[in-house]
Amino acid sequence: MSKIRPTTQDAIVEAAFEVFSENQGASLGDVALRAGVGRATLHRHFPGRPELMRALAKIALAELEEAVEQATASATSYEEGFRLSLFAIVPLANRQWFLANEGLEADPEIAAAYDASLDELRRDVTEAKKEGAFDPNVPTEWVVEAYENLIYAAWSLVRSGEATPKQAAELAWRTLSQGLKGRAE
Amino acid sequence: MSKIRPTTQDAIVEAAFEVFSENQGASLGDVALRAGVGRATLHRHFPGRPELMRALAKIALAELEEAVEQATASATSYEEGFRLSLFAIVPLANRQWFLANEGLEADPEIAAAYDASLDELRRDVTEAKKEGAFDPNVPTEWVVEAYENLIYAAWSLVRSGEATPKQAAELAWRTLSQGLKGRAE
DNA sequence: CCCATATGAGACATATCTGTCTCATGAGCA
DNA sequence: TGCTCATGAGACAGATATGTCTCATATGGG
Repeated sequence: MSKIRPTTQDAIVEAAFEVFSENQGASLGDVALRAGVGRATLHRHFPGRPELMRALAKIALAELEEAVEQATASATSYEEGFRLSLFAIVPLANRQWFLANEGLEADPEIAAAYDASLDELRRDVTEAKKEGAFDPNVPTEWVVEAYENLIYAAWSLVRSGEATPKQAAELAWRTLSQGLKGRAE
Repeated sequence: MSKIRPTTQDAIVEAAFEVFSENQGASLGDVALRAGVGRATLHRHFPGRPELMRALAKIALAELEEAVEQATASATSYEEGFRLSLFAIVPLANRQWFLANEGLEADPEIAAAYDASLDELRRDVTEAKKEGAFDPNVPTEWVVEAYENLIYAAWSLVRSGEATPKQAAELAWRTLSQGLKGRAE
């Protein structure tokens, strides 16, 4: 049937994440070139640009959820969960960046899934505040923004070759946890 | 001579910052529309897209430098200088974002000026470390990344209406200074 | 009033991107 | 060997962005 060799599709997806994280407005030709694939082949797997974007968003959401779920499985507190999640997400930061920056409001299903993941993040922040991991006086929305942007900062550091993913994640975690820790202890 | 009414040019520039911060790949037609100006008029002021980008970059650099200079004039320490600069930059974050995200490597002069401003930031971080404002064990490059990305986080908070620029800058400063403060006191 | 000039509207050619189609090739399999 | 199918290469048309040009208008100064 549709026994398409999965390696080609995977190559396109990975190339797309790379290319779009370097240049949002890249053409499908650029993606095909990076994937080492003909432009027509790209269209055989993904009819058009919207379909490719949609597929990337779904993959990004799934990979991030998987990474976080696996990371938090062994966590004994919300604070530790955040720390482990951050380490898991830094290597996948171009996925996170894609979700945050590529206009996906157009697709209701994707937008809803992304909103849901943000809501879960907000809930976890609230719980972590109760634990004392974050200062309750800091708005939850700021914790979320700082979390996401420090992940991006860590990724930038890794990309420039200044640090390993583990080192960068450590720095990001230190900045977030120490920066937003409750002052009264 | 070239007595072009400055308001038109200013309107184009301001519209361009707005439009491009919302959508990197926006067309010149979008910019002209936002500026309330004919597309041909835009081309009269800026021959083409590269020239417009170059002009925006130069303006962004000048405005940021001006804001930082003014903010740090009254500072009595590097730490206070960082704090005041951050408050001054948050309202101009779309300029900072433009410089960081729009491909300006193509223009040697702009790239050099941007690199120079980053170098100055790195030097100031080094001095602030000596003051004890930042942990000397934290790589300077991480301080720079965290600084820029927390500014962006603050801007996002402001954009979503969750906070005023002052509130967001306060949160960003708290996160940065407390998060990277030397541990041994 | 008269003229210079900045502007808006729109026509126009060009370039790039996009999506479809056709055809030849080559690898895997019976 | 012969068949199937994914692929690469390239032609093609349509859409959009870009840059130039022309013409009519209006505003402001002399």
